[in-house]
Amino acid sequence: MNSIGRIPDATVARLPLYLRGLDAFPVGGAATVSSEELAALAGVNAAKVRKDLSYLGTYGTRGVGYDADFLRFEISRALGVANTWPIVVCGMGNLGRALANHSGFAERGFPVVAAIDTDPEKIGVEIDGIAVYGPAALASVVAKHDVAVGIIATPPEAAQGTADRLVDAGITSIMSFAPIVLTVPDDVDLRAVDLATELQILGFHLHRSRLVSGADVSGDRERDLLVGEGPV
Amino acid sequence: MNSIGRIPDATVARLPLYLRGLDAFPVGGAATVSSEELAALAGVNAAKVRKDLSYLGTYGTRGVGYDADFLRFEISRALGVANTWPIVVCGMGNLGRALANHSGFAERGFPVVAAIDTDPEKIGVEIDGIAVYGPAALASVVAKHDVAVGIIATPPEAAQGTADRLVDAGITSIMSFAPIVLTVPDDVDLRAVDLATELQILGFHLHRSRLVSGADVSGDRERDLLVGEGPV
DNA sequence: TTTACCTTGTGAATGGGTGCACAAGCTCGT
DNA sequence: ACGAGCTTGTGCACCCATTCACAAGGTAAA
Repeated sequence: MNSIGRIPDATVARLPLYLRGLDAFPVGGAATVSSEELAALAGVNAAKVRKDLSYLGTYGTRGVGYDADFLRFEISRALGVANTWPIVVCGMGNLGRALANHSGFAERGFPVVAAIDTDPEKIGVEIDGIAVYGPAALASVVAKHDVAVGIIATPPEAAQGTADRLVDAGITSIMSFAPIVLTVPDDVDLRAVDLATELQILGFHLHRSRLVSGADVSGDRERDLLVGEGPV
Repeated sequence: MNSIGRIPDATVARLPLYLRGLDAFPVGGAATVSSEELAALAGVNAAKVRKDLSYLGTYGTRGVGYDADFLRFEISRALGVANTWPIVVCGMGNLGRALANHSGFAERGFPVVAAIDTDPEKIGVEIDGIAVYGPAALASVVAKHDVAVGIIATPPEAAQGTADRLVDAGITSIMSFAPIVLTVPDDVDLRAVDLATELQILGFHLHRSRLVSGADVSGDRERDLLVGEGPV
């Protein structure tokens, strides 16, 4: 694929990993990377690396590998990393505060420029250097700072309302940590991260492996534990 | 699929969503749910719901739907939600503290029973009701509280060492927020959540959509911005 | 120049997941 | 008792992604 054709979603999801892997090479170091090395750095396999990079129209040199600097440039360009996308964090609870302070965001081109909360105690003050506004100020904050991404870290019951307000303010990219399904227009890009769900997936495998090793293969114990809410 | 055969990964990843969706129905309410309703509650499509549930050997009633309580029971059993899996949080920075306080974990059967940090100021004290220990105490903490899951919220450079210590302590399920590739034995279940990577995926689509709407289709601006680290 | 060696780029096979479409089967009203 | 109406369960076709395997193409040493 020589031209700039469509890039598969799975590939897009891996490009940031490659970029991260390239951090191992100093900028301007004129180093070369083989697909094998990059695969190890990104935690994937080499064939996948080569196919992914081929979608970018990026060409390495056969027998040698890829020029690390040029590769960084190409991936950055594809991802639009050259741009800076300001973020607004909605909900300054435990998680919101942690996200607003997360240094990894600004480093990767996503500075947190403002926060929103409904608590009158927090509105108007600065928390860790981030100005906190009330929900009513959202539209003006977005316009003023050219905000491109909204993060939802509110309690679940406030999440849909927050999403609606973000959309009204013109935001088209939302990352939500609320454990509910959000409804947004088709042209809005929504990524939902549910940490408890992730843990439950871990729990599934844990459960399976303990079942075979334990004496409790019949499932009696779990039946006992659940009987309260079990079938009639 | 009537028996307890293998459940596809994609299905396992959705089971927690169904369980979450069932929260809309009171326990013991004797309500029935159709695949269509559950699909809406979980944000997926109805055919997928039916196929997923068929892997559990769960049977609904044709013409009626699924019994909400029984379904909750079946999914809980498959996920092993009846069990409680104690967690240890490693790294009590911004993110670690937020995770340790996240009420959604304990509610879903993952109580945070202890935290680990290297900062002498923090070791031995309680932060938000969570006892903080030094890295040396990890093995005894794991043994004492029967810890099943380790969360890595340390700085990237400490992450691999932390993972190694967790594995040594007998932990086989790890959730990592560190933006690096971790190496663990095959029998250890590792889920990596990189928040900056998630944002960069959002950024990719933003970038694409702005390119077509803006005057800047040629990519000149981004070339300018990147020229410092561009190719020779 | 020629040969040995290395790594990319990619056709093709494979596998997993998704979603349609419909038969099977249950309930309820008549 | 029977038919209308609804919802499940699933065979099947399709699509996307992964992985293999190898030809194409480059380097470097003799």
